[in-house]
Amino acid sequence: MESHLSITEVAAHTGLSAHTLRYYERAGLIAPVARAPGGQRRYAAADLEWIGFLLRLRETRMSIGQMQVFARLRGEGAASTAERRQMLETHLQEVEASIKAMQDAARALQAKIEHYRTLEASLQDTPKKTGRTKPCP
Amino acid sequence: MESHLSITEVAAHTGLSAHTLRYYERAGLIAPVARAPGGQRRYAAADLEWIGFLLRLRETRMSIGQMQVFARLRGEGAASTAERRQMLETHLQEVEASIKAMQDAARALQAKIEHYRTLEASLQDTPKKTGRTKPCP
DNA sequence: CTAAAAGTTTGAGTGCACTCCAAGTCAAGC
DNA sequence: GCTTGACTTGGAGTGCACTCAAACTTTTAG
Repeated sequence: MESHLSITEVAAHTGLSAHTLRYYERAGLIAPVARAPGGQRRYAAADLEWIGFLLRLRETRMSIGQMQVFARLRGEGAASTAERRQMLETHLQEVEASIKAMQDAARALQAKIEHYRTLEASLQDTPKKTGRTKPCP
Repeated sequence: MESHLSITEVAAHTGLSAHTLRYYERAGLIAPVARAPGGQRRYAAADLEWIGFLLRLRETRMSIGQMQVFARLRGEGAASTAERRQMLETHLQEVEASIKAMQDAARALQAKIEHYRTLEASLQDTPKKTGRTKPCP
């Protein structure tokens, strides 16, 4: 069930641009992809799986530099399992802290929105208390 | 209870660098700050509050460009309340989507970590099932 | 067979969010 | 008064993560 997808197909499938796929390969995030006789890239299922994982790392804001380290470790095979696990554990802790920070901030934004809502209500619905819309004499 | 903090004090208090505080002011994120007779910045409590809010926006990855728009609206006063609320609502939706995406990704990372753990256990503790550590004849 | 579309490479360019530099001014301690 | 450190400005520089350009080759449709 080998996929043999072209770069545009993989781009469409992953949401990355063909440019970015080549860039990732050049940067060592993706190991050299198999080629068709004419030299064009043919992505296998395993490549797609790995790219999917890279996207998880990217979604959680891992830097390209860190991903390069991780990809290199992966290339070293089973011997680097512990190191890779440690990297992920460290990263995951940062991610969880970051999620908490975003949640806190989101709550603050929500509060601000509520504040604006009550403000709008008192300005538009019933300009009585703060009646500063100059409808007087 | 006016604060009158120097730029270094505000930097220490907010975690932003003095460079960044000036940059934010130049960019229009922060309205021109009051000055001491000699020309040095003196931040008031209201400035700190606003900077705190900017940090919430930054934590939730609002771009500087968007913050500039928001800050400009704020400068227009109460008339822009509805527009500001709409901006925040739109932003908050994106933030919540982004949080969900990060949570999903974090779960995937957690699964990967577990996978590595079982892998390590079967490689180190009991090389029986997959005994590929060449201890044979 | 030909034309258009899609692929290849290296290297350069872009946009963002800072971050620093140089040259000068101001404030505080001795 | 003098030195040291904090502050000022405009503009230049940095690092990141792409993104594109140019020149070329290969594949595909008619």
